[in-house]
Amino acid sequence: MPNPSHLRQSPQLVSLGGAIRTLRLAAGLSQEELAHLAEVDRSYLGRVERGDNNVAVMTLCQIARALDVSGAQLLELAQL
Amino acid sequence: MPNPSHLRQSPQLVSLGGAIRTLRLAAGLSQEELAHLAEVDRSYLGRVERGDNNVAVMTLCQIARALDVSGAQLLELAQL
DNA sequence: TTGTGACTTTCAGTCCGTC
DNA sequence: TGACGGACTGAAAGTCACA
Repeated sequence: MPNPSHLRQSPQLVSLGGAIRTLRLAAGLSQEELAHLAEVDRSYLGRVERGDNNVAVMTLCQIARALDVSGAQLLELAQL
Repeated sequence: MPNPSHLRQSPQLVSLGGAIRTLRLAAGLSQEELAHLAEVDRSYLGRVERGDNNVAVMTLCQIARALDVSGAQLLELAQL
């Protein structure tokens, strides 16, 4: 695995998390509200926003949908 | 989890796999060659192309880079 | 409202094969 | 060359309590 994840917070994951946070705040949602919409745990969503977790595509798309954007748009915002 | 993944081959993963395959063939690469470029296992890449595996974002981006596209472009091609 | 630690379960991802 | 499988390890996914 190229991303040993002992090395957490890779710049890319931090960037992705930032994009999610930006969209969430723009939508005026709390982590808890977005977590509910995306059907994930609040604390898990928090970790994703901080770049502490390497999200799977399906989960990424759930979060994207909850933010009313496509997965592609989300990655684009994160410049990935 | 909305995608129990015991129920493998969700339409989205199949679509993503198809997009990867399309780009790979367009580049004239074998699964093994792309797997080597993306630094993932050949059998794993095969499963991803068939939609049998829920890829993580970091891995997705590695594969995208190996195909000379961005992660966002890859998701866009898969309409995710 | 969010960050974090501790924990468990499920699966991503590797390595070995065969057809 | 690719489909597909078994067995394995580390990490993604999910839960809860507490600061």
